[in-house]
Amino acid sequence: MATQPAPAAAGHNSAVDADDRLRLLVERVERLEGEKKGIQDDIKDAYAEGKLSGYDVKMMKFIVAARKIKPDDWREMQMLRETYCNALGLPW
Amino acid sequence: MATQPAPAAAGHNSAVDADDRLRLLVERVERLEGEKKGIQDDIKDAYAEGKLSGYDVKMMKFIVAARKIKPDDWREMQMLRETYCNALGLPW
Amino acid sequence: MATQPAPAAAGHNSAVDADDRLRLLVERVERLEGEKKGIQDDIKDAYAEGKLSGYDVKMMKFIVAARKIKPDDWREMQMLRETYCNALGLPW
Amino acid sequence: MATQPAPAAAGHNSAVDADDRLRLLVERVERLEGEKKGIQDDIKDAYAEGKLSGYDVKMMKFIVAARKIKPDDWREMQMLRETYCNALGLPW
DNA sequence: TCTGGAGGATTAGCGC
DNA sequence: GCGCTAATCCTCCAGA
Repeated sequence: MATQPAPAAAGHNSAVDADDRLRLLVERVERLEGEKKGIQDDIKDAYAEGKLSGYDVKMMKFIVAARKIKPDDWREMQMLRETYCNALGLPW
Repeated sequence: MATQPAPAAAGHNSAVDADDRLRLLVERVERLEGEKKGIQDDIKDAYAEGKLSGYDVKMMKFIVAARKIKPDDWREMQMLRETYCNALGLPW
Repeated sequence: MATQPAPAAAGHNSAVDADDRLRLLVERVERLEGEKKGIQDDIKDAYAEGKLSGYDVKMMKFIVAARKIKPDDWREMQMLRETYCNALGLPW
Repeated sequence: MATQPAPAAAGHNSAVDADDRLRLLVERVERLEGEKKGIQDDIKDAYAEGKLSGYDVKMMKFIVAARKIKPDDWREMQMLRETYCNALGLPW
């Protein structure tokens, strides 16, 4: 399994301190996860509003995704695709 | 791909207004996604710190997940597990 | 939780029969997973051989992925991307 | 994208040979991926049959996963879990 | 209910 | 050899 042994208190502290440390960590993660869920809901709201304005959700997501790809990369992808497909005698 | 055509501007506005509306929406989503990524990184940091303190990341994640489950549900799940494990003669 | 009750033997059979049924199912899955792992290893081998022949693994994977996209879909994606990016005054 | 340029044919062969080699490789991968998909579908079918027999899919998957773990490792994991849960006062 | 997409967990490849 | 990063695989959930 190769998991660590139960954490001995780092240094001279007692087990209680170590437990508190763990608890703090866990609660911090839980708080962050809560914030994350809030953001996710906001994103969902944004798409919902867009939908009410007549936009297609799928399309909006496509735009957001497409804007993440740098145009140079896009061109290169296209060229590579064509180059290799030609080289392989693509059936298209 | 089967995505819908671009939406005509809802109502009486011009195409420019519709574009602005779409732009605003997209930028809003992008901003929110950025915030979300920040939170995700924070969560990663939290686990990384825990690891440095000697905790096992897998176990921390288990704790966080377990705390989300109601005790009754947990008990029921445990019982089911035992039933299935016994049925197959698993040693636990 | 909403999980099913432990499976009573279907019909008139004994619990042992039900257990055998479960065991058979599990062993079947395990066998299939073994076969699947074999295939995965074969794929890995194929890429490894390609690498030894001087091909770039990433590139080979790109080709395999690209060939899965129908050219019509590819064209449509590209058109959509350009259309919407123009509409949004893309910085490119 | 930062992928390498197309490989020159290794050794003295012509570009056509290199293309053939690449084609063979790609088609081999595609064939293997097809077989793999078939196996995956078979696995899905197995679980679906189990469900029809009254078994809980989640539990079947748990069984399959559990059987992969050596008893000693399982014990160690259980102990670790208890340690962590006790540290945080989880009721199990 | 069922399918597609997002998220998380695992694993392979790589550098130290 | 181990830890890290990145890609893959699988699960879960929202949406149709």
